[in-house]
Amino acid sequence: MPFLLLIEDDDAIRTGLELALTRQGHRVAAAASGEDGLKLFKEQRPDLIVLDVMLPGIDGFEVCRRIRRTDQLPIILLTARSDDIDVVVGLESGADDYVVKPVQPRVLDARIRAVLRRGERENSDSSAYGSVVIDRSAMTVTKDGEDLQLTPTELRLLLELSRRPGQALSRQQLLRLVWEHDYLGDSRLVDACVQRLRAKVEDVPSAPTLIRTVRGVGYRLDPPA
Amino acid sequence: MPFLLLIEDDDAIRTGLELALTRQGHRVAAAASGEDGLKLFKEQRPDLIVLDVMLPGIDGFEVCRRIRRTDQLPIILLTARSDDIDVVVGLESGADDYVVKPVQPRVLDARIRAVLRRGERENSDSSAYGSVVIDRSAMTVTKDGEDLQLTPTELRLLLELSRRPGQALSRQQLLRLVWEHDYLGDSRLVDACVQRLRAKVEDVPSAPTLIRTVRGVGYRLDPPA
DNA sequence: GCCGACTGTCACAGGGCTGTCACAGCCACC
DNA sequence: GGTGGCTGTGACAGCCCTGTGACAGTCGGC
Repeated sequence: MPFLLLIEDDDAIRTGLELALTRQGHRVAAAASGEDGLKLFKEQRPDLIVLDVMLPGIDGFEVCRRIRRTDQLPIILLTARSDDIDVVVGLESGADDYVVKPVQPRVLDARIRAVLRRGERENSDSSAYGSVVIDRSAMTVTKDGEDLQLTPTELRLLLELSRRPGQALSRQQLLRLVWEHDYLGDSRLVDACVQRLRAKVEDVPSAPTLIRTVRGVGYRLDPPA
Repeated sequence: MPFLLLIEDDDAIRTGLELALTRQGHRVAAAASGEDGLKLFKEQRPDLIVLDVMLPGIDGFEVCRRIRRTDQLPIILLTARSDDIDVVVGLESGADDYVVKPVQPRVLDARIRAVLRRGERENSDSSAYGSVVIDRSAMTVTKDGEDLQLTPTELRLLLELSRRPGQALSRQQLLRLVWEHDYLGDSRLVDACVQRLRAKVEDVPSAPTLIRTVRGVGYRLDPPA
Protein backbone atom coordinates (compact mmCIF):
# COMPACT_ATOMS: atom_id res chain seq x y z
CA MET A 1 0.00 0.00 0.00
CA PRO A 2 1.57 3.32 -1.05
CA PHE A 3 2.32 5.71 1.77
CA LEU A 4 1.70 9.35 0.87
CA LEU A 5 2.49 12.62 2.55
CA LEU A 6 0.05 15.44 1.82
CA ILE A 7 1.23 18.99 2.48
CA GLU A 8 -1.57 21.53 2.11
CA ASP A 9 -2.48 24.50 4.31
CA ASP A 10 -6.14 24.81 3.43
CA ASP A 11 -7.95 22.75 6.06
CA ALA A 12 -10.93 21.89 3.90
CA ILE A 13 -8.91 20.72 0.91
CA ARG A 14 -6.42 18.82 3.07
CA THR A 15 -9.08 16.96 5.02
CA GLY A 16 -11.03 16.23 1.86
CA LEU A 17 -8.07 14.86 -0.05
CA GLU A 18 -6.85 12.90 2.92
CA LEU A 19 -10.19 11.16 3.19
CA ALA A 20 -10.50 10.56 -0.53
CA LEU A 21 -6.99 9.20 -0.93
CA THR A 22 -7.41 6.94 2.07
CA ARG A 23 -10.56 5.54 0.50
CA GLN A 24 -8.65 4.90 -2.69
CA GLY A 25 -6.34 2.63 -0.82
CA HIS A 26 -3.43 4.84 0.14
CA ARG A 27 -1.97 5.33 3.57
CA VAL A 28 -1.86 9.11 4.11
CA ALA A 29 -0.01 11.45 6.46
CA ALA A 30 -0.84 15.15 6.29
CA ALA A 31 0.84 18.42 7.21
CA ALA A 32 -0.49 21.98 7.11
CA SER A 33 2.78 23.84 6.52
CA GLY A 34 6.10 23.43 4.75
CA GLU A 35 7.97 23.13 8.04
CA ASP A 36 5.68 20.44 9.39
CA GLY A 37 5.81 18.72 6.05
CA LEU A 38 9.59 18.53 6.02
CA LYS A 39 9.62 17.26 9.58
CA LEU A 40 7.05 14.60 8.84
CA PHE A 41 8.91 13.66 5.70
CA LYS A 42 12.10 12.99 7.66
CA GLU A 43 10.29 11.04 10.34
CA GLN A 44 8.01 8.94 8.23
CA ARG A 45 9.72 8.51 4.86
CA PRO A 46 6.68 8.37 2.62
CA ASP A 47 6.75 6.82 -0.86
CA LEU A 48 5.43 9.95 -2.47
CA ILE A 49 4.58 13.56 -1.58
CA VAL A 50 1.63 15.64 -2.71
CA LEU A 51 2.67 19.22 -2.19
CA ASP A 52 0.74 22.47 -2.38
CA VAL A 53 2.66 25.36 -3.88
CA MET A 54 1.07 28.23 -1.93
CA LEU A 55 2.08 27.58 1.64
CA PRO A 56 2.60 30.02 4.50
CA GLY A 57 6.30 30.29 5.38
CA ILE A 58 8.40 28.00 3.18
CA ASP A 59 6.55 27.65 -0.11
CA GLY A 60 6.10 24.45 -2.05
CA PHE A 61 8.91 25.07 -4.52
CA GLU A 62 11.36 25.50 -1.68
CA VAL A 63 10.10 22.40 0.12
CA CYS A 64 10.56 20.54 -3.12
CA ARG A 65 14.11 21.75 -3.59
CA ARG A 66 15.09 20.91 -0.03
CA ILE A 67 13.79 17.40 -0.30
CA ARG A 68 15.49 16.95 -3.64
CA ARG A 69 18.86 17.80 -2.14
CA THR A 70 18.89 14.45 -0.45
CA ASP A 71 16.06 12.33 -1.79
CA GLN A 72 14.59 11.28 -5.05
CA LEU A 73 11.12 10.18 -4.07
CA PRO A 74 8.27 11.25 -6.36
CA ILE A 75 6.73 14.66 -5.69
CA ILE A 76 3.47 15.90 -7.16
CA LEU A 77 2.85 19.63 -7.01
CA LEU A 78 -0.59 21.02 -6.39
CA THR A 79 -1.09 24.49 -7.78
CA ALA A 80 -4.03 26.84 -7.93
CA ARG A 81 -2.55 28.84 -10.76
CA SER A 82 -2.57 27.16 -14.09
CA ASP A 83 -0.21 29.46 -15.91
CA ASP A 84 2.84 27.94 -17.49
CA ILE A 85 5.31 29.81 -15.31
CA ASP A 86 4.37 27.75 -12.32
CA VAL A 87 4.56 24.54 -14.23
CA VAL A 88 8.03 25.27 -15.47
CA VAL A 89 9.35 26.50 -12.12
CA GLY A 90 7.77 23.50 -10.48
CA LEU A 91 9.29 20.96 -12.77
CA GLU A 92 12.64 22.69 -12.57
CA SER A 93 12.59 22.61 -8.80
CA GLY A 94 12.48 18.86 -9.13
CA ALA A 95 8.83 17.85 -9.07
CA ASP A 96 7.74 14.82 -11.06
CA ASP A 97 4.28 15.98 -11.94
CA TYR A 98 1.85 18.75 -11.16
CA VAL A 99 -1.88 18.95 -10.78
CA VAL A 100 -3.95 22.11 -11.04
CA LYS A 101 -6.52 22.82 -8.35
CA PRO A 102 -9.39 22.32 -7.99
CA VAL A 103 -8.60 18.66 -8.47
CA GLN A 104 -10.86 15.65 -8.60
CA PRO A 105 -9.61 13.06 -6.11
CA ARG A 106 -9.68 10.31 -8.70
CA VAL A 107 -7.63 12.42 -11.09
CA LEU A 108 -5.06 12.92 -8.35
CA ASP A 109 -5.19 9.24 -7.59
CA ALA A 110 -4.53 8.41 -11.22
CA ARG A 111 -1.54 10.74 -11.28
CA ILE A 112 -0.19 9.23 -8.09
CA ARG A 113 -0.42 5.74 -9.49
CA ALA A 114 1.14 6.85 -12.75
CA VAL A 115 4.10 8.47 -11.00
CA LEU A 116 4.65 5.44 -8.78
CA ARG A 117 4.53 3.11 -11.76
CA ARG A 118 7.03 5.31 -13.51
CA GLY A 119 9.35 4.97 -10.53
CA GLU A 120 9.14 1.21 -10.72
CA ARG A 121 10.02 1.23 -14.36
CA GLU A 122 13.01 3.47 -13.77
CA ASN A 123 14.33 0.94 -11.35
CA SER A 124 14.31 -1.70 -13.98
CA ASP A 125 17.25 -2.04 -16.28
CA SER A 126 15.42 -1.95 -19.51
CA SER A 127 12.25 -0.41 -20.81
CA ALA A 128 10.47 -0.87 -24.07
CA TYR A 129 8.74 1.68 -26.24
CA GLY A 130 7.14 -0.25 -29.02
CA SER A 131 9.93 -1.93 -30.92
CA VAL A 132 12.56 0.26 -29.25
CA VAL A 133 14.21 -1.21 -26.17
CA ILE A 134 16.48 0.77 -23.90
CA ASP A 135 18.99 -1.23 -21.87
CA ARG A 136 20.40 1.03 -19.20
CA SER A 137 23.05 -1.31 -17.96
CA ALA A 138 24.47 -2.25 -21.33
CA MET A 139 23.94 1.34 -22.44
CA THR A 140 22.44 0.16 -25.67
CA VAL A 141 19.25 0.84 -27.54
CA THR A 142 17.79 -1.69 -29.91
CA LYS A 143 15.01 -1.50 -32.45
CA ASP A 144 13.42 -4.72 -33.63
CA GLY A 145 16.31 -6.47 -31.94
CA GLU A 146 18.95 -4.61 -33.89
CA ASP A 147 21.47 -2.44 -32.20
CA LEU A 148 20.99 1.27 -32.80
CA GLN A 149 24.33 3.01 -32.85
CA LEU A 150 23.44 6.05 -30.79
CA THR A 151 26.06 8.67 -30.11
CA PRO A 152 26.73 9.58 -26.47
CA THR A 153 24.63 12.73 -26.63
CA GLU A 154 21.77 11.02 -28.39
CA LEU A 155 21.85 8.28 -25.79
CA ARG A 156 21.83 10.71 -22.88
CA LEU A 157 18.94 12.60 -24.43
CA LEU A 158 16.94 9.43 -24.86
CA LEU A 159 17.73 8.28 -21.33
CA GLU A 160 16.60 11.57 -19.82
CA LEU A 161 13.41 11.54 -21.84
CA SER A 162 12.74 7.94 -20.86
CA ARG A 163 13.15 8.74 -17.20
CA ARG A 164 9.99 10.78 -17.52
CA PRO A 165 7.85 9.08 -20.12
CA GLY A 166 4.74 11.02 -21.01
CA GLN A 167 6.08 14.17 -19.48
CA ALA A 168 6.88 17.16 -21.63
CA LEU A 169 10.38 18.51 -21.09
CA SER A 170 11.28 22.04 -22.14
CA ARG A 171 14.36 22.70 -24.21
CA GLN A 172 15.73 24.49 -21.17
CA GLN A 173 15.28 21.45 -18.98
CA LEU A 174 16.77 19.12 -21.55
CA LEU A 175 19.72 21.44 -21.93
CA ARG A 176 20.36 21.21 -18.22
CA LEU A 177 19.82 17.49 -17.99
CA VAL A 178 21.69 16.39 -21.07
CA TRP A 179 24.25 19.10 -21.74
CA GLU A 180 24.59 20.55 -18.24
CA HIS A 181 24.42 24.02 -19.74
CA ASP A 182 22.32 26.77 -18.29
CA TYR A 183 21.55 29.00 -21.18
CA LEU A 184 20.15 28.14 -24.51
CA GLY A 185 20.16 31.26 -26.63
CA ASP A 186 17.98 30.69 -29.62
CA SER A 187 20.17 27.94 -30.94
CA ARG A 188 18.73 24.84 -32.52
CA LEU A 189 20.93 22.61 -30.41
CA VAL A 190 18.21 20.54 -28.78
CA ASP A 191 16.15 20.34 -31.95
CA ALA A 192 19.11 19.16 -33.96
CA CYS A 193 19.87 16.40 -31.49
CA VAL A 194 16.23 15.37 -31.36
CA GLN A 195 16.23 15.23 -35.12
CA ARG A 196 19.26 12.95 -35.18
CA LEU A 197 17.75 10.77 -32.52
CA ARG A 198 14.47 10.54 -34.41
CA ALA A 199 16.28 9.56 -37.56
CA LYS A 200 17.55 6.47 -35.75
CA VAL A 201 14.66 5.66 -33.48
CA GLU A 202 11.48 6.46 -35.35
CA ASP A 203 9.90 4.35 -38.05
CA VAL A 204 9.05 7.46 -40.04
CA PRO A 205 11.25 10.28 -38.74
CA SER A 206 9.09 12.92 -40.36
CA ALA A 207 6.01 11.60 -38.54
CA PRO A 208 7.40 10.75 -35.12
CA THR A 209 5.35 8.57 -32.82
CA LEU A 210 7.84 8.10 -29.99
CA ILE A 211 9.46 11.47 -29.48
CA ARG A 212 6.66 13.97 -29.86
CA THR A 213 6.99 17.70 -30.24
CA VAL A 214 5.12 19.76 -27.67
CA ARG A 215 4.71 23.05 -29.38
CA GLY A 216 5.82 26.03 -27.36
CA VAL A 217 7.45 23.78 -24.77
CA GLY A 218 9.79 21.08 -25.98
CA TYR A 219 9.58 17.33 -26.39
CA ARG A 220 8.01 14.33 -24.80
CA LEU A 221 8.64 10.61 -25.01
CA ASP A 222 5.33 8.85 -25.46
CA PRO A 223 4.91 5.71 -23.41
CA PRO A 224 3.75 2.66 -25.33
CA ALA A 225 -0.01 2.65 -25.87
CA MET B 1 16.29 -20.43 0.37
CA PRO B 2 18.52 -17.37 -0.10
CA PHE B 3 19.83 -15.82 3.08
CA LEU B 4 19.99 -12.01 2.90
CA LEU B 5 21.53 -9.38 5.11
CA LEU B 6 19.73 -6.03 5.06
CA ILE B 7 21.66 -3.01 6.31
CA GLU B 8 19.47 0.09 6.59
CA ASP B 9 19.30 2.66 9.36
CA ASP B 10 15.77 3.91 8.78
CA ASP B 11 13.58 1.81 11.06
CA ALA B 12 10.47 2.06 8.93
CA ILE B 13 12.14 1.08 5.68
CA ARG B 14 14.17 -1.68 7.31
CA THR B 15 11.20 -3.28 9.02
CA GLY B 16 9.07 -2.93 5.92
CA LEU B 17 11.61 -4.48 3.59
CA GLU B 18 12.43 -7.22 6.07
CA LEU B 19 8.79 -8.21 6.21
CA ALA B 20 8.28 -7.99 2.48
CA LEU B 21 11.42 -9.96 1.62
CA THR B 22 10.57 -12.64 4.16
CA ARG B 23 7.17 -12.98 2.54
CA GLN B 24 8.83 -13.38 -0.83
CA GLY B 25 10.63 -16.42 0.45
CA HIS B 26 13.99 -15.12 1.64
CA ARG B 27 15.58 -15.62 5.00
CA VAL B 28 16.51 -12.15 6.26
CA ALA B 29 18.87 -10.75 8.87
CA ALA B 30 18.88 -6.99 9.45
CA ALA B 31 21.25 -4.41 10.87
CA ALA B 32 20.73 -0.71 11.51
CA SER B 33 24.30 0.53 11.08
CA GLY B 34 27.41 -0.19 9.07
CA GLU B 35 29.26 -1.51 12.12
CA ASP B 36 26.48 -3.90 13.09
CA GLY B 37 26.14 -4.92 9.49
CA LEU B 38 29.82 -5.86 9.18
CA LYS B 39 29.65 -7.78 12.43
CA LEU B 40 26.56 -9.67 11.37
CA PHE B 41 28.11 -10.35 8.00
CA LYS B 42 31.13 -12.01 9.59
CA GLU B 43 29.02 -14.04 11.98
CA GLN B 44 26.29 -15.17 9.67
CA ARG B 45 27.78 -15.25 6.17
CA PRO B 46 24.72 -14.33 4.14
CA ASP B 47 24.34 -15.13 0.43
CA LEU B 48 23.69 -11.53 -0.49
CA ILE B 49 23.68 -8.08 1.10
CA VAL B 50 21.22 -5.26 0.56
CA LEU B 51 22.99 -2.14 1.69
CA ASP B 52 21.79 1.40 2.20
CA VAL B 53 24.25 4.08 1.17
CA MET B 54 23.37 6.74 3.71
CA LEU B 55 24.29 5.21 7.04
CA PRO B 56 25.41 6.88 10.23
CA GLY B 57 29.10 6.22 10.93
CA ILE B 58 30.59 4.02 8.22
CA ASP B 59 28.65 4.70 5.04
CA GLY B 60 27.47 2.13 2.57
CA PHE B 61 30.29 2.63 0.08
CA GLU B 62 32.85 1.98 2.79
CA VAL B 63 31.00 -1.09 4.06
CA CYS B 64 30.97 -2.33 0.51
CA ARG B 65 34.69 -1.80 0.04
CA ARG B 66 35.54 -3.51 3.33
CA ILE B 67 33.51 -6.56 2.48
CA ARG B 68 34.99 -6.70 -1.00
CA ARG B 69 38.51 -6.87 0.38
CA THR B 70 37.85 -10.40 1.48
CA ASP B 71 34.60 -11.60 -0.05
CA GLN B 72 32.88 -11.76 -3.38
CA LEU B 73 29.25 -12.22 -2.38
CA PRO B 74 26.70 -10.10 -4.27
CA ILE B 75 25.94 -6.66 -2.87
CA ILE B 76 22.99 -4.51 -3.88
CA LEU B 77 23.19 -0.85 -3.00
CA LEU B 78 20.12 1.06 -1.95
CA THR B 79 20.34 4.75 -2.66
CA ALA B 80 17.94 7.60 -2.16
CA ARG B 81 19.69 9.74 -4.72
CA SER B 82 19.33 8.67 -8.28
CA ASP B 83 22.01 10.83 -9.78
CA ASP B 84 24.67 9.11 -11.79
CA ILE B 85 27.50 10.04 -9.45
CA ASP B 86 26.21 7.69 -6.82
CA VAL B 87 25.66 4.93 -9.27
CA VAL B 88 29.20 5.19 -10.56
CA VAL B 89 30.79 5.40 -7.12
CA GLY B 90 28.64 2.50 -6.04
CA LEU B 91 29.66 0.18 -8.80
CA GLU B 92 33.27 1.27 -8.39
CA SER B 93 33.23 0.38 -4.73
CA GLY B 94 32.39 -3.12 -5.84
CA ALA B 95 28.62 -3.38 -5.70
CA ASP B 96 26.88 -5.65 -8.16
CA ASP B 97 23.74 -3.64 -8.59
CA TYR B 98 22.00 -0.64 -7.18
CA VAL B 99 18.38 0.24 -6.60
CA VAL B 100 16.95 3.70 -6.19
CA LYS B 101 14.63 4.37 -3.29
CA PRO B 102 11.74 4.44 -2.91
CA VAL B 103 11.69 0.88 -4.08
CA GLN B 104 8.79 -1.47 -4.46
CA PRO B 105 9.56 -4.70 -2.59
CA ARG B 106 8.86 -6.79 -5.65
CA VAL B 107 11.27 -4.74 -7.72
CA LEU B 108 13.93 -5.33 -5.10
CA ASP B 109 13.04 -9.00 -5.04
CA ALA B 110 13.46 -9.20 -8.79
CA ARG B 111 16.88 -7.56 -8.58
CA ILE B 112 17.94 -9.91 -5.81
CA ARG B 113 16.97 -12.95 -7.84
CA ALA B 114 18.69 -11.55 -10.92
CA VAL B 115 21.93 -10.92 -9.06
CA LEU B 116 21.83 -14.36 -7.45
CA ARG B 117 21.24 -16.00 -10.81
CA ARG B 118 24.14 -14.07 -12.26
CA GLY B 119 26.28 -15.15 -9.33
CA GLU B 120 25.53 -18.79 -9.95
CA ARG B 121 26.69 -18.47 -13.50
CA GLU B 122 29.85 -16.69 -12.47
CA ASN B 123 30.72 -19.20 -9.83
CA SER B 124 30.59 -21.93 -12.31
CA ASP B 125 34.20 -22.56 -13.07
CA SER B 126 34.15 -21.64 -16.68
CA SER B 127 32.14 -19.51 -19.02
CA ALA B 128 32.27 -19.38 -22.76
CA TYR B 129 32.06 -16.42 -25.08
CA GLY B 130 32.03 -17.83 -28.53
CA SER B 131 35.28 -19.68 -29.01
CA VAL B 132 36.80 -18.01 -25.95
CA VAL B 133 36.53 -19.98 -22.71
CA ILE B 134 37.39 -18.53 -19.33
CA ASP B 135 38.34 -21.07 -16.71
CA ARG B 136 38.23 -19.37 -13.34
CA SER B 137 39.61 -22.15 -11.26
CA ALA B 138 42.54 -22.79 -13.53
CA MET B 139 42.83 -19.05 -14.21
CA THR B 140 43.30 -19.71 -17.88
CA VAL B 141 41.65 -18.47 -21.01
CA THR B 142 41.52 -20.54 -24.14
CA LYS B 143 40.48 -19.76 -27.67
CA ASP B 144 39.55 -22.64 -29.95
CA GLY B 145 41.04 -24.90 -27.33
CA GLU B 146 44.41 -23.22 -27.40
CA ASP B 147 45.79 -21.53 -24.35
CA LEU B 148 45.94 -17.75 -24.55
CA GLN B 149 48.93 -16.40 -22.68
CA LEU B 150 47.26 -13.47 -20.96
CA THR B 151 49.32 -11.26 -18.73
CA PRO B 152 48.06 -10.75 -15.15
CA THR B 153 46.55 -7.35 -15.90
CA GLU B 154 44.89 -8.55 -19.07
CA LEU B 155 43.45 -11.49 -17.18
CA ARG B 156 42.08 -9.33 -14.38
CA LEU B 157 40.54 -6.98 -16.91
CA LEU B 158 38.85 -9.85 -18.69
CA LEU B 159 37.62 -11.34 -15.43
CA GLU B 160 36.13 -8.06 -14.25
CA LEU B 161 34.42 -7.57 -17.58
CA SER B 162 33.10 -11.12 -17.48
CA ARG B 163 31.69 -10.62 -14.01
CA ARG B 164 29.18 -8.30 -15.60
CA PRO B 165 28.61 -9.57 -19.11
CA GLY B 166 26.52 -7.24 -21.19
CA GLN B 167 27.00 -4.35 -18.83
CA ALA B 168 28.88 -1.27 -19.93
CA LEU B 169 31.72 -0.37 -17.58
CA SER B 170 33.28 3.08 -17.62
CA ARG B 171 37.03 3.56 -17.77
CA GLN B 172 36.77 4.95 -14.29
CA GLN B 173 35.05 1.84 -13.00
CA LEU B 174 37.52 -0.45 -14.71
CA LEU B 175 40.40 1.52 -13.28
CA ARG B 176 39.07 0.92 -9.79
CA LEU B 177 38.20 -2.68 -10.32
CA VAL B 178 41.31 -3.77 -12.15
CA TRP B 179 44.02 -1.34 -11.08
CA GLU B 180 42.59 -0.16 -7.77
CA HIS B 181 43.47 3.39 -8.71
CA ASP B 182 41.22 6.33 -8.09
CA TYR B 183 42.10 8.80 -10.75
CA LEU B 184 42.46 8.36 -14.42
CA GLY B 185 43.70 11.62 -15.82
CA ASP B 186 43.43 11.52 -19.53
CA SER B 187 45.82 8.63 -19.82
CA ARG B 188 45.21 5.87 -22.28
CA LEU B 189 45.86 3.20 -19.67
CA VAL B 190 42.57 1.36 -19.93
CA ASP B 191 42.43 1.68 -23.70
CA ALA B 192 45.93 0.32 -24.07
CA CYS B 193 45.18 -2.71 -21.96
CA VAL B 194 41.94 -3.31 -23.81
CA GLN B 195 43.85 -3.12 -27.04
CA ARG B 196 46.34 -5.74 -25.89
CA LEU B 197 43.56 -7.95 -24.66
CA ARG B 198 41.70 -7.62 -27.92
CA ALA B 199 44.81 -8.52 -29.85
CA LYS B 200 44.80 -11.90 -28.12
CA VAL B 201 41.11 -12.56 -27.73
CA GLU B 202 39.37 -11.22 -30.79
CA ASP B 203 39.27 -12.87 -34.18
CA VAL B 204 39.71 -9.52 -35.87
CA PRO B 205 41.10 -7.10 -33.29
CA SER B 206 40.23 -4.10 -35.40
CA ALA B 207 36.58 -5.20 -35.55
CA PRO B 208 35.99 -6.53 -32.04
CA THR B 209 32.93 -8.66 -31.39
CA LEU B 210 33.60 -9.65 -27.79
CA ILE B 211 34.92 -6.56 -26.08
CA ARG B 212 32.84 -3.74 -27.46
CA THR B 213 33.53 -0.06 -27.17
CA VAL B 214 30.70 1.99 -25.68
CA ARG B 215 31.48 5.43 -26.95
CA GLY B 216 31.43 8.11 -24.31
CA VAL B 217 31.36 5.46 -21.60
CA GLY B 218 33.86 2.66 -21.74
CA TYR B 219 33.75 -1.03 -22.64
CA ARG B 220 31.44 -3.97 -22.42
CA LEU B 221 31.87 -7.72 -22.78
CA ASP B 222 29.14 -9.00 -25.03
CA PRO B 223 27.54 -12.23 -23.87
CA PRO B 224 27.27 -14.93 -26.50
CA ALA B 225 24.22 -14.42 -28.68
C1' DG C 1 -6.10 33.08 -46.03
C1' DC C 2 -2.43 35.69 -43.97
C1' DC C 3 0.99 36.42 -40.85
C1' DG C 4 4.15 35.58 -37.28
C1' DA C 5 6.19 32.39 -34.41
C1' DC C 6 7.90 28.08 -33.89
C1' DT C 7 10.11 23.89 -35.55
C1' DG C 8 12.55 20.75 -38.99
C1' DT C 9 16.46 20.21 -41.81
C1' DC C 10 21.01 20.47 -43.55
C1' DA C 11 25.94 21.19 -44.44
C1' DC C 12 30.11 22.33 -42.44
C1' DA C 13 33.96 23.23 -39.55
C1' DG C 14 35.97 22.43 -35.23
C1' DG C 15 36.89 19.48 -31.73
C1' DG C 16 36.54 15.50 -28.76
C1' DC C 17 37.17 10.62 -28.39
C1' DT C 18 39.34 6.42 -29.38
C1' DG C 19 42.81 3.30 -31.46
C1' DT C 20 47.49 2.69 -32.07
C1' DC C 21 52.28 2.58 -31.26
C1' DA C 22 56.95 3.09 -29.61
C1' DC C 23 59.51 3.62 -25.67
C1' DA C 24 61.18 3.50 -21.06
C1' DG C 25 60.76 2.04 -16.39
C1' DC C 26 59.92 -1.76 -13.55
C1' DC C 27 59.73 -6.23 -11.75
C1' DA C 28 60.67 -10.99 -11.28
C1' DC C 29 63.57 -14.38 -12.22
C1' DC C 30 67.47 -16.16 -13.11
C1' DG D 1 73.78 -7.80 -12.14
C1' DG D 2 71.68 -9.15 -16.47
C1' DT D 3 67.63 -10.32 -19.07
C1' DG D 4 63.19 -10.55 -20.73
C1' DG D 5 58.55 -9.72 -20.41
C1' DC D 6 55.01 -6.72 -18.61
C1' DT D 7 53.06 -2.16 -17.98
C1' DG D 8 52.14 2.75 -18.05
C1' DT D 9 52.86 7.01 -20.72
C1' DG D 10 52.47 10.37 -24.12
C1' DA D 11 52.10 11.61 -28.82
C1' DC D 12 49.61 11.29 -32.84
C1' DA D 13 46.24 10.42 -36.37
C1' DG D 14 41.76 9.52 -37.90
C1' DC D 15 37.19 9.28 -37.39
C1' DC D 16 33.00 10.48 -35.86
C1' DC D 17 30.36 13.55 -33.24
C1' DT D 18 28.46 18.01 -32.38
C1' DG D 19 27.10 22.85 -32.28
C1' DT D 20 25.97 26.53 -35.39
C1' DG D 21 23.45 29.33 -38.40
C1' DA D 22 20.72 29.85 -42.35
C1' DC D 23 16.73 28.60 -44.55
C1' DA D 24 12.49 26.17 -45.44
C1' DG D 25 8.41 24.28 -43.77
C1' DT D 26 4.56 24.03 -40.58
C1' DC D 27 1.31 25.35 -37.25
C1' DG D 28 -1.98 28.28 -34.88
C1' DG D 29 -4.42 32.54 -34.21
C1' DC D 30 -6.75 36.21 -36.11
